[in-house]
Amino acid sequence: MSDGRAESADIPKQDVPRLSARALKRRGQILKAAHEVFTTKGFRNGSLSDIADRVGITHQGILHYFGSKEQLLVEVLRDRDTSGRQEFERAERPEGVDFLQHVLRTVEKNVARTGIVQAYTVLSAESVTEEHPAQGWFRDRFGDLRADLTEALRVASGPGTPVPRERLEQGASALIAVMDGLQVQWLLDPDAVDMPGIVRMTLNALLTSWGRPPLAE
Amino acid sequence: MSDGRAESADIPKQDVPRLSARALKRRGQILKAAHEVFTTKGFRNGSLSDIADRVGITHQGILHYFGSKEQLLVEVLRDRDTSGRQEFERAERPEGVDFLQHVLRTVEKNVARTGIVQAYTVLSAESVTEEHPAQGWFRDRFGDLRADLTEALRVASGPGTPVPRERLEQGASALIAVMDGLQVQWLLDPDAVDMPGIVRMTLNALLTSWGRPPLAE
DNA sequence: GTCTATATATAGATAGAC
DNA sequence: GTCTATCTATATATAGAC
Repeated sequence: MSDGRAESADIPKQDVPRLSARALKRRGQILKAAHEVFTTKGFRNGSLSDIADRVGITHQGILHYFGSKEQLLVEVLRDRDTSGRQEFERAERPEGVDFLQHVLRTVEKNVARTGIVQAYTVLSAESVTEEHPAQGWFRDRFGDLRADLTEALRVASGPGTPVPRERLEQGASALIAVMDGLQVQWLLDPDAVDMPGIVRMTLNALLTSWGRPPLAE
Repeated sequence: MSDGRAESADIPKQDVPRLSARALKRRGQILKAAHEVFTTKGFRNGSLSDIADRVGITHQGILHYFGSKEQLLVEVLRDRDTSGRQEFERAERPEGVDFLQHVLRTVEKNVARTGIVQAYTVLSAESVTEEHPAQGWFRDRFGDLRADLTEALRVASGPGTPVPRERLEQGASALIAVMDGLQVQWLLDPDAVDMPGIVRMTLNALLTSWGRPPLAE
């Protein structure tokens, strides 16, 4: 359902796919609108009506597609997963220094994408509250990101005396934390915080403290 | 009203302070309960009834004291300010390395204080959403903290070729960001993240990259 | 100072018409 | 597939009794 294969060969009727195509489009519109609302207003504060308004339907229309608000959030996150993965598979997954550079470029881009940044900030923090439906998703996501960054730091720290694994893992957590934490400061006071510069400085400080050269500009 | 001087000398009647004493106690109870609720469930998701339940009154009782939910949040934050300041004035304000050590000790203590950590995390992130009543408070708070940490880093980096002011400011932002960002990761997966160790490592990495010795244990 | 009663708003969700 | 109508729950807030 979420892999976009609904329109392929083995579907019996002719008008089912035609209807499904329209339905999929609506679904996509709703997911997009829901992502916007949840990320700017938070999951609990954002309402189905807010979302429905952006699509131009009523909130009952949303429930027709997703059944419940909670389920909608789950689908929004799943959708973000799959589209992100597709992006990565298209351009092959960068490794080591390339991955670190990719992360830095993402931070640079984020300065022009207040929406995305706010989304992530609000939702991830809200997920730590009791019984939040996105808790598992964020826990997993942080786990994966730590693993990827740990590996990237290991490769990037190159040959020579290897940096202890624990240090690499701490470095990964620290980098993720700096990025996330800076977003709050930046959203509240954009002129006071140079996000890309600070992330780069922190990464280079870690490399330097491990006896490695800083990343090239 | 919020500096606790209401019971002092120049108050005419005798029974006004007596009533006020009881009222002040209730006020205190409500502020404490409100702090708990807002920080575990967020401002928008936490309800006046949640708070009232903890105090053992109805939600109308809360409104009797604070007029509105928004005003209650403002008073909760103001209260946190003044009690924090009193704490600092009692033990004189640490400077330079002492301030950095104080920050590290706070992180160590936080590992045993899930409530406080969650409170801060949820509220600060929620504050970046549109029209949030705590937005100004957090913007100011981050500004003050950046200034204090910048100064502490300047003093702590000691004599010798001074570290450029911009670097110090970036370091201050980075440290605050690491602490805040780690809290989200830690709340979602406490075993996966060594908060104090990572903050210490990051601070030392910064000092090292500036040609300074790391902080003593 | 705290309560009951109530006004008002808004939320998520269900049933059924078209 | 989308709507209207409605249910139910919950929220903030006000008025007034005690």
